[in-house]
Amino acid sequence: MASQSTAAKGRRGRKAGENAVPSSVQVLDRSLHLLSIVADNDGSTLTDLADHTGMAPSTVHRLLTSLANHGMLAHDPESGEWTVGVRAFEIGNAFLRYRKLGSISRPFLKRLMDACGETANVAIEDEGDVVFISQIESHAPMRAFFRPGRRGPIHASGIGKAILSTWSDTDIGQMLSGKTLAHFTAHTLDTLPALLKDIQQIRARGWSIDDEEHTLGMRCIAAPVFNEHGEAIAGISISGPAVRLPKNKLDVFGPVIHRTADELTQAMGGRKPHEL
Amino acid sequence: MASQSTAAKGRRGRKAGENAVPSSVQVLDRSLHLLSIVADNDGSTLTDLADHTGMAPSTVHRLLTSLANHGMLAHDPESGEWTVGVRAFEIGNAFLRYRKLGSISRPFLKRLMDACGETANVAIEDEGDVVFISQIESHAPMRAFFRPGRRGPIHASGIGKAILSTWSDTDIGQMLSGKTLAHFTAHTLDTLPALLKDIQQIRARGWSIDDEEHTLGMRCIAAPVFNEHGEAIAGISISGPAVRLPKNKLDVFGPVIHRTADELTQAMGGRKPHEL
DNA sequence: GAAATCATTCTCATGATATGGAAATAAAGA
DNA sequence: TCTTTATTTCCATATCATGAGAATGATTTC
Repeated sequence: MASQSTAAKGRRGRKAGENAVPSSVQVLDRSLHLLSIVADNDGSTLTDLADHTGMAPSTVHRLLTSLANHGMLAHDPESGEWTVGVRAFEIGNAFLRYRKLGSISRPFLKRLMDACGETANVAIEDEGDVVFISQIESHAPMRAFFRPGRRGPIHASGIGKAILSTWSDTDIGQMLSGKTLAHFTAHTLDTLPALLKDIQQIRARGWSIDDEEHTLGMRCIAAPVFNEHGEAIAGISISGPAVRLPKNKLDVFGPVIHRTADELTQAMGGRKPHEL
Repeated sequence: MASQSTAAKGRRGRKAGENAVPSSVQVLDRSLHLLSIVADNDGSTLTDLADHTGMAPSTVHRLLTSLANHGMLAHDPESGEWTVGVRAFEIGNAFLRYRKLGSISRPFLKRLMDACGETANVAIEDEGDVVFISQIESHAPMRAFFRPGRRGPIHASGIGKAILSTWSDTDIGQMLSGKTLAHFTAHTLDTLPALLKDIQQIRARGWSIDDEEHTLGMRCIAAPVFNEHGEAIAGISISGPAVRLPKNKLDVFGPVIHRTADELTQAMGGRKPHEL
């Protein structure tokens, strides 16, 4: 063992190794590092891992076996490959259960509100509606407000259209077939062609605009948030009086919201569609 | 502090606890045990965990912190709760990537759901259980739902029986020996002969029916998916309220699911048993 | 507002326990 | 067949995790 001579070694002198994660339990660090490598490479062999980490093969083997005993890894004796196990899947999925969109999104909404000065919202899609989950209100005296749990029309809301934009035209048509596209204001896109045309733009741009389509005098900018399957399950938006959100502001805030949505996607363990 | 019951607590007794998983690295055993508890309980506090495991709080805290540093756990300072972290989710999902099932099956499930109007599922077999991997929910207001990662009884689920039907009677007997076939409803096939008789039919038909055998009012239709060795590693199904799946519908949807399962098998580079 | 409870962060002596060299097996080449 | 390479098991050694203890801060309870 490379003894780092002299005294310098702080009580818990962590190996000089590559592992940047600060921590305190060596076996765990090493094991989880192995687990990560296996997960990221869709399987590895003992020697690969030993080489990769610089640990003794016997040590690596012991750790792998132990992880496997807990179902975190699986071992194919044929190929000698170690792969991620079911238990890891089960445990990982517990994440979804208390990944409350509400709580995770909160800091992101706060940042959005600070950056834009307008009320920020999260909403999900459910059975053809948009359901508002949570919001952070702007400090302005005149501001948008949606009560959590409130439903809104998917075709006439920034978040709704952002979500729709991730679907194919035929899927959109199917979802909306049967329903009539309710008319709210002179701006409402209440025909399928009009809606699809707007959605075309949203796809290209990455974020949607609700230009007084639901409420006169109110504009929204929104972008979609994806789940682990690359499906848009939610969206975030800012909304405020049209007078405070003129064209040039839209162009500035749009990308901000788009970026924030992507960050939220990541924070929730989701991924954008095309990747992978 | 006064150690409860003097010596009773085996000093470093290899395992004081209930944990039956054999292994060789103590820290790992303990840490993964903690991880499991957290995952199974939707979050726990330090004292809970210390009490539960009999470990010293300082030890538990050290392990939790270490796990958290790797993103396997997350900690909410507000509530003091420890919950499963994103990294665990990411790693767990590598399981699916490896088995390719998750992503490959998705479009097939979508098609099934569109064709039948009922929730479509994929699940794999693991240690005598069925583990649900992914699903596409029907749009109907009343619909079946299985959380990914959830385990179910192999003998009382459509997918479970579909998989069993590809095994020989002796293999089935062997797998189920020791276990008692849990009883869920009046329809549950909770004796081996009854189960084998049903499986006989499934073999002939190519698809299985779960006729309210697990949950009253719920029916499923399922068919097996094979790997490259011709072994059934998974199954797909649709599930919905019995009222929407009467006998005649079963006869219509059964073949659809059977065919879709075969296509999925092919898409994954698998093959049905007898060929070759 | 004091007491009680709980979480977090230190330190440290102890020895249980993870470690890696080496040897035994197994598998793959040649 | 004999090498070479990969995996697995063993075991003596000292590294490293452990848990008591104590101090602090944050809440909650009475």
